[in-house]
Amino acid sequence: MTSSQPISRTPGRPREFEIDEALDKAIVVFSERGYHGTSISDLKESMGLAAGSLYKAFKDKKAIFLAAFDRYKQVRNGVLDGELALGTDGRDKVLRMLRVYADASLGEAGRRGCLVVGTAVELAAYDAEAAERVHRSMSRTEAQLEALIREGQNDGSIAAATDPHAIARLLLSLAYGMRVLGKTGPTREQSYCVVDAAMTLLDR
Amino acid sequence: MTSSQPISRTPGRPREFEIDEALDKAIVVFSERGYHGTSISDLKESMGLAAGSLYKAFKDKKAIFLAAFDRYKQVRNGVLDGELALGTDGRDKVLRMLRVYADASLGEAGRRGCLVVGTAVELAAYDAEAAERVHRSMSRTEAQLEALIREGQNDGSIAAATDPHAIARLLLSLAYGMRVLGKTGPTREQSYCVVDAAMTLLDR
DNA sequence: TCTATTTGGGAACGATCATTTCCTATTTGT
DNA sequence: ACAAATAGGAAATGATCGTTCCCAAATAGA
Repeated sequence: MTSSQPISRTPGRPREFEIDEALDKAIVVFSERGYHGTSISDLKESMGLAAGSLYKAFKDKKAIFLAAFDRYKQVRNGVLDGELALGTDGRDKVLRMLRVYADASLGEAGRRGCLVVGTAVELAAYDAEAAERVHRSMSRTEAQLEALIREGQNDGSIAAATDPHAIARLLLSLAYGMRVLGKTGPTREQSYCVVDAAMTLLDR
Repeated sequence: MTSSQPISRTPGRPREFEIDEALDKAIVVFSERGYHGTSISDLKESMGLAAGSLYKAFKDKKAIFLAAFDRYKQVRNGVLDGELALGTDGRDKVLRMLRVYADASLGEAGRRGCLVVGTAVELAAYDAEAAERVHRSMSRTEAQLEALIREGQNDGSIAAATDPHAIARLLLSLAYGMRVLGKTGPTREQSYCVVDAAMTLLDR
């Protein structure tokens, strides 16, 4: 049974699909075909909706894309936070974070690609709205990495000589680079050895 | 004066533009707008050609794109080889190679982006021809990095303990990651500190 | 000079694009 | 029960897409 809270509904016929479920399907198509490579027909098919329904739920194609981007970030941040919560110290959290990116670069998900990287590459150069979201997302991830490095230095798991700013930036590049290489279908060993080698940067 | 060799010409009206010059202009548009984001109208305008001329020189839009990709690789390989020729030892050559990627990630060229990365992200997932070129290009660059690391180990400029395979793969990820970050307009300091930090991986 | 061949350039083509319109169905509030 | 409001869905819309066609211009060979 669904929630039986007698919440006062808005008038009119209720929507028959879940926005987030529809966006999850849009994410798949946008990720593997890009913004311009995805037509409204593609979205209708993958989201299982007619054009009318799409345009009642979203202003236009770009609004669908931006909503999918936001949903993607929400889902990925959830995965990342869940993994970080398992970390024992700063170093272990950095390792777990890199592994999240390495794992996302493998197999079908790897070939599908990262929506942040895809948006940066395809749209950021001339679409201000897309560029702002990309920049926000990347800055946040960079700051998160830097904070984890400082945490590791405080708990002794990461060498004090490590430059948190420079290494965070390096690991950020590495993460997006892995997502690019993921498009060509790397093996698990190829992705993981990169992570292991990068971790030696925290030793001293 | 141009070459005055009395080479026997092919019959018919001679082409009035240089293919490579036209492709150099196509590279700019394809790099910053992507394949699907670039229309034939965009190409006509940027290349200064009419539709008829375009379709006499190239089979279709995809052929223009692939020719631009090949031309891009040729030009970038030229830049890279020129820089590597100045290197004093293996370590210096690795540094110069990373700097080529770091420099390409800055300013206007950085925002424009890398055609290899762009093709990987936008097309590789569902276009076999594009995927093959991307894979070829990336494998070549990875092998080049690995060879330079081995060269450095032989001449003593890179620690013997370094794993050439793993570090080459890491530096490859880093290079493409820098090209992604270049889309958001990093400062020179941001790009260079990543390169400097990565070079410490070769110390031991 | 004539023929064959190729290019330049613009008009024209059908296909597909994103979007809107219109009608029916389903809900809320009175 | 009825009006107002919103969603579902198919058909229609105008714009733009990639591509072809056509004709004048320019070359090589005979």
